Amino acid sequence: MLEAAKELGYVPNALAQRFARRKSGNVGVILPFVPKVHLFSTYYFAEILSGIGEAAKACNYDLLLIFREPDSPRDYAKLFRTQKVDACIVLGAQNVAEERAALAELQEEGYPFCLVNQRFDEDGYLTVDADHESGSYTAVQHLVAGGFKRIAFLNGPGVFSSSGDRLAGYERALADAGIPLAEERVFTGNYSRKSGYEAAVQIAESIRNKEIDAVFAANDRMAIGLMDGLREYGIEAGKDYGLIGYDDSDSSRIVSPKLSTVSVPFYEMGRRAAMKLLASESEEMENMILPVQLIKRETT
Amino acid sequence: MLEAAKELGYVPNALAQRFARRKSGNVGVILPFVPKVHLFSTYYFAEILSGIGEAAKACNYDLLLIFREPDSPRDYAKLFRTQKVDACIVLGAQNVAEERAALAELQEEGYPFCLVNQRFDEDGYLTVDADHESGSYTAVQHLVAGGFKRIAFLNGPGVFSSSGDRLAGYERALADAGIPLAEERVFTGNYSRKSGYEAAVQIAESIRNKEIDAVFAANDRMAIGLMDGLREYGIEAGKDYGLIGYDDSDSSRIVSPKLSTVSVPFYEMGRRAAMKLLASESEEMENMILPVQLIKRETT
DNA sequence: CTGAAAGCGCTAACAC
DNA sequence: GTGTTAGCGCTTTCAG
Repeated sequence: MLEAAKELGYVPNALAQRFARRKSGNVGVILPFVPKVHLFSTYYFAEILSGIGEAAKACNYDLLLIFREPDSPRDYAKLFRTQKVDACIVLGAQNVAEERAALAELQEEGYPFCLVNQRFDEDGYLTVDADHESGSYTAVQHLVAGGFKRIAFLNGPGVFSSSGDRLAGYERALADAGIPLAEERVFTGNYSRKSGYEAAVQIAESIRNKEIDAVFAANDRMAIGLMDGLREYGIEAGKDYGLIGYDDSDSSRIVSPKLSTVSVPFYEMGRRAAMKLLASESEEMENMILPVQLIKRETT
Repeated sequence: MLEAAKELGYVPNALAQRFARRKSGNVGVILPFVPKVHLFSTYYFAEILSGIGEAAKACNYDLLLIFREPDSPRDYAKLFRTQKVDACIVLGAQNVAEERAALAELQEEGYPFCLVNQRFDEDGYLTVDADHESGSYTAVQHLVAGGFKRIAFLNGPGVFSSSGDRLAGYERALADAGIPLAEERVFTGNYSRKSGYEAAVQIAESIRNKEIDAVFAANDRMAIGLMDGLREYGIEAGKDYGLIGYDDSDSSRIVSPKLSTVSVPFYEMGRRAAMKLLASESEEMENMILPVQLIKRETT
């Protein structure tokens, strides 16, 4: 009889099933609001999400996308209370009070969640990060090895742990090379192409004055924006100054001259984060920091 | 009392609510399987999905991502039978028997769905498409206006309606310019950078022989692959031959020389598709074909 | 208009 | 094992 019903095209109602089991069968992915940017069109999010998708599929979970809105509060716990998700992955989390409070609430109530590419060291949240300190160290070391001595750093906002990590790597590399740290050589953008482009006006001047001979940018988008901006002053990457980006995005390969960069396993980071939450034979629940890799191309 | 409960932090259980209402509250987005490609990292999908996300949010729906698997059958109707979704958007649908059958089933059973950037003209499915015939016509016309006379066409696979549309536009533009159609100038790639790169070996020869003086590529990725491939033969876009791509992706702006291309409102297409399905004051349920726009840059 | 009760389609516990 | 039944937390209907 059951057999017959099934052969007649019966499929169980997942909604009823999930209700009875009190499991939504969904992993939520919380996406930050980034003004005026189509989020998926950034290499960073696109890759992480692809990795999460792969893992969710493998674990028979559905993937629910949660778009944060600019004004609305970060009530992540509500996702669990309403049973919309069984677990969630927070992308683009920032080290600001409201975010910390929202995550602390999840932790207190015992809801499973994982952060990707962002650490909150004091609180022991489940995290999958990449080793940006060492990636930055290697990048700067590579510039030093190329004979550059006045190396500027175009960093991202401090609310991301990766910015702190990169600054640490930059400083350590300079120290190891015996190059004094010069405050006027560190700039802060917001990871957009535009912010790189805009940094060009100051950096162009410094390159002309020989106060800067190379730049380490915290992501490829800013590096490319900077490259374009400096080109308008007749200053060429790989010729007039060394330049290294970060992320090994598709753009870094397409741009000319080809951008040296640091490859980050974003896809794998997303996959691992989801696996930690969903896999039954849960891989060790310890936090992990994946290695990154220097990619030498034409700008250094 | 109800008031009190709510102020005490009560939130209704969405799972129970949806079960009782027999509405999942989800829009499904069906993503094609593209081997070895991290799907979101393609401008095309990334933009469409961002648009869908925007609309879903506005209509208070959750967005469920459905990753097709390479081998598994396209049982789209099952998504509705199991109540996982209330409506769905099919991306990257192909004109092959299995796809047509799966869509026909949805139609027969009256499940709401919408196609984006793909038409099945014979069946009257709800569709949001762009005017690729006219986009291609304009692109080729622009090459003609630039003095090019032996214009090759690197098209995508025939399973996509856009490929047929583009071929029609290419042919009409040549006809209007009084240029005879030459079969040996039309090539077929698969929209990947690699397939553009590989086409370079044949096209390089034809450019040397003066049998081809310009190329219209059906997307930017192939155009850029071709550009890189031809460069290895010492043949430069914008100098030794005209080149125009399609999509106006970020890459087209970053590459040098900057790629002329055709801008397609993918984000808007995604948004409209979702709106048609979800909006209560449903905009006219007619199919729509959005306009595209020629973008002149350095390669033409 | 307020309040009680049936029922959504399953799962899980329990009895046979 | 197989069969029965209560119950998941809401919505909706129907009675008061």
